[in-house]
Amino acid sequence: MRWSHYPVTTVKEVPSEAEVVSHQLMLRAGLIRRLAAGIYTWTPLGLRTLRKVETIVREEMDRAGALEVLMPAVQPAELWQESGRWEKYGPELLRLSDRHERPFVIGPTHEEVITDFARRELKSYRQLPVNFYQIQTKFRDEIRPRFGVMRGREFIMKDAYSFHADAASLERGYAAMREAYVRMFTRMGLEFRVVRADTGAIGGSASEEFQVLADSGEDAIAVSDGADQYAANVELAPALPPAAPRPAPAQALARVATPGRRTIAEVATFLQLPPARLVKLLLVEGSDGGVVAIALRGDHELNAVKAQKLPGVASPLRMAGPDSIRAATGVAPGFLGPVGLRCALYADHAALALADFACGGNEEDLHLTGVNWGRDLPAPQGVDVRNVVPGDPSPTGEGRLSIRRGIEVGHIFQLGTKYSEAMQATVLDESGKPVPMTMGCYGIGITRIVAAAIEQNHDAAGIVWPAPLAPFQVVLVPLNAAKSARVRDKAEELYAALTAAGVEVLFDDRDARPGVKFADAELLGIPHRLVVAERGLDAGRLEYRHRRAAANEDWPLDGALETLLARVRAG
RNA sequence: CGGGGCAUGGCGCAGUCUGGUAGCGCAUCUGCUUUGGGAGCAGAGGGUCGCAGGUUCGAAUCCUGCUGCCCCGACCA
Repeated sequence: MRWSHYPVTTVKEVPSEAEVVSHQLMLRAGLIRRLAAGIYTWTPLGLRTLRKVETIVREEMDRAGALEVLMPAVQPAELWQESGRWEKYGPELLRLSDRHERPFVIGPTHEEVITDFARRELKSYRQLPVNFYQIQTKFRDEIRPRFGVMRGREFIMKDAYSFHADAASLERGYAAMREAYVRMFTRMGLEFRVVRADTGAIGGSASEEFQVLADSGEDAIAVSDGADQYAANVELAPALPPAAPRPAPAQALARVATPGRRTIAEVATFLQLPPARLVKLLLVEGSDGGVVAIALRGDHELNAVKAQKLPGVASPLRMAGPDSIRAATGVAPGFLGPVGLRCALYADHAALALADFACGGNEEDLHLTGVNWGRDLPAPQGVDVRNVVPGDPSPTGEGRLSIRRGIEVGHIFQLGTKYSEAMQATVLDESGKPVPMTMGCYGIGITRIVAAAIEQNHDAAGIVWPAPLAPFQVVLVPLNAAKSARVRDKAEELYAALTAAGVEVLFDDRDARPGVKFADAELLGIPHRLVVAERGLDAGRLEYRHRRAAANEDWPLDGALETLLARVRAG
């Protein structure tokens, strides 16, 4: 491709709308252009990378035996009413009407359509298992689109759905998909982890996420250094109860005036105790309209996913407002404590393991010290409701956890019969009886992968593409070609030879100064750069540099083409 | 949806408080010079100042309403 006829417009200044580095670089390098909030056009350059991601995904899905289909983006509302999600999905589901006032949706996902397809196509257990997938545009009317294509409203997703005669077959199909996913992300050159995950709104039983590791990731994941490589989303990673039994009380209960000290940090400083010696009390809305109290160690955070699964707690989790807190305890947030509390109370295991702790006194400007469960108040039920923290033991018993940030690029679920039962997607089993098919579903955010790859692979100069995702493999940079026929001829010759060899070359034939060309080549992140200049030609040399390398290499003209081809093939 | 902010050539911004003929940098186009790390000089084009209404002799600027976008919190590939 000749740059002079390729519409790549790079930008020096960071667009003000872009917050994260991948979004900034995608705009600066001209990969995407915004049309509306969370809705983007992919430029010719950006589309090249997007297609590479798609191709790898498609190849690995095909290799795993999945069958590609293409389902409509616009779907009739009846299907969603049948599954019950017309009501449940909420405002994220974009609804519209056709000219006959018939309700439709723009598909945020395709469980309904695929299940409808499957129940029409599949009649016998003999046809199972089967796995259908598509690579297609979805629309989710996100409350807050963010970070460019990382969290767009319209995005491209690979979604796959497998149908099985029984749970054992589902397990095998799930394992095959897991393996295919590992191959895909490995091929893309991304550093990722497979983590256990909450099933969320999709439902079902087992579920794992594929997280690309990046410090800017929205998800926190707990990774064990144990031999079993346990990894889980912090949302669901279990925190084990402390192994040591609770110490015996050593202090007397005392009332301490703590005027104006509301936060854990303020109280800990005032009492000269570490936050881990404090118990904080959080009130959440109960499922019966009242409130439920949860006691946590001062240095721990409440885990919403765990909390909303507790009996009596409203799901989704909602924190109690100041009014209901006052109504339940008679005091404002900041001085709440478990002693003398009248509402339902849970305590996190770690809080329950404390002796002689400090907590709020349920009176304005009052805290208690030397508090002990069982002596000063009845010990409540111990539960796991906190986020794991670095240093916690792995739930498998092997090793310790550290916390890393990740970007969720894939998610696989064992759905079971949730949709097939709701929509009567049955096949006849060996005895001729209709049974609901057992399902799995497997998603990959194609557009998000592009952003995640940049988030993980960039430097001060711009994008540093992993070779399999780069829009071009080689950028060919003649310097001052306008003045030098030698440079021009040599560059043209190399361009023709590389193209003939099947290499994707971006030929920077613009009449621009060297600094501009170098800066643009680095911003675009093309792995291999070959410079043709008078200076080198005089010495019979070409200059090569890999995007990740710190310095140039000087190559003899003779054999330079072969050397470059070898480097390109090596990635 | 709640809270905060912004809206002025393609991009980044000043001008708004204190009303008086719309400006700067980058980008684009032309010419000359320059050519190993985002060049210099000279010139050119491009903006109903988000939309609608109002106040005023006069509105980018003041008032009212609307729309769009961005950022912070509960959701997800």
